[in-house]
Amino acid sequence: MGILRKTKSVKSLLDEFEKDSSAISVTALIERLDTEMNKTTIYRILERLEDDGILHSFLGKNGHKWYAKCKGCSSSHHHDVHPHFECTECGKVDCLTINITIPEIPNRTLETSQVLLQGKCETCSK
Amino acid sequence: MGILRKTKSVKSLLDEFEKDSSAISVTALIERLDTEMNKTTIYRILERLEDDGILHSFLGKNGHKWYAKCKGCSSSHHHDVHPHFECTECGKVDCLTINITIPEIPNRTLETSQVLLQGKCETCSK
DNA sequence: AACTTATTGCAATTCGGTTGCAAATATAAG
DNA sequence: CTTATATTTGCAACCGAATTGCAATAAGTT
Repeated sequence: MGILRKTKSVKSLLDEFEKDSSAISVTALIERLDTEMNKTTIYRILERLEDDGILHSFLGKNGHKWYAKCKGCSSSHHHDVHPHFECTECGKVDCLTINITIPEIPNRTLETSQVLLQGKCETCSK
Repeated sequence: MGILRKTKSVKSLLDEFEKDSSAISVTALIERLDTEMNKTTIYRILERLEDDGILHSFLGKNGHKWYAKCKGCSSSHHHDVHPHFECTECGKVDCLTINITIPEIPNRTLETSQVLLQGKCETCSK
């Protein structure tokens, strides 16, 4: 698995994450790159980039998929314990660098956890 | 807003949550109540029950909607700080009674938070 | 019982995401 | 540089969860 070929499309997609430090929704990417590549291609490249541990994905409030550049996540141990913050005013979504501690739960084996926070972001809460 | 009339359909739906203490996905409800009512009706009643604070909803791992009976949640202060646990083996989803503490985040105003945990449930982790 | 208003059923629609397959292209081999 | 081969892409069709408009139906009121 993982990225094998550095195609023009892969580069364009990575560029988007380079110039935008926040998370980006798939639909936003499809709109932005409309003239450059097909939406199917976008879905597939994002999937490969996630397999490679270059991006990580999560679902926003409405259940739609978002991607962001990985910082601390390795591709093997990909547990996304950091929360994502979605602004209810401007719609921007960020990866927070804080870590949420999930307590041990009796008789259950925890594998992954997702924390989605919502509220006003730094710009909108001023 | 909120439930106004106690129709047959509303009662059937509430029955489902009465006999099943775990959360139920909308698609499961549509299958179960296929002969009794239309799926549109199911969506609409669930929405009204949530407005009334009788049920609360959240999204599972795949982004599909789940509902569960409210215990601690009032309809005014509906912040769902309790986590939901989705079993990767049997698919069952439960509301956990533990509370996850979300720390204050500088310069941001937190409104709601959703915590979705995944792993093996009590039955499947034995 | 008659009336008013909420509720329901149905069919069509929306939209995010996926799939199959043929054409295009990156990379390796000669 | 050219050929071979395996990956990647585009396209069009498809899937399934969720929503919408509207006419028909059923609750609750008087």
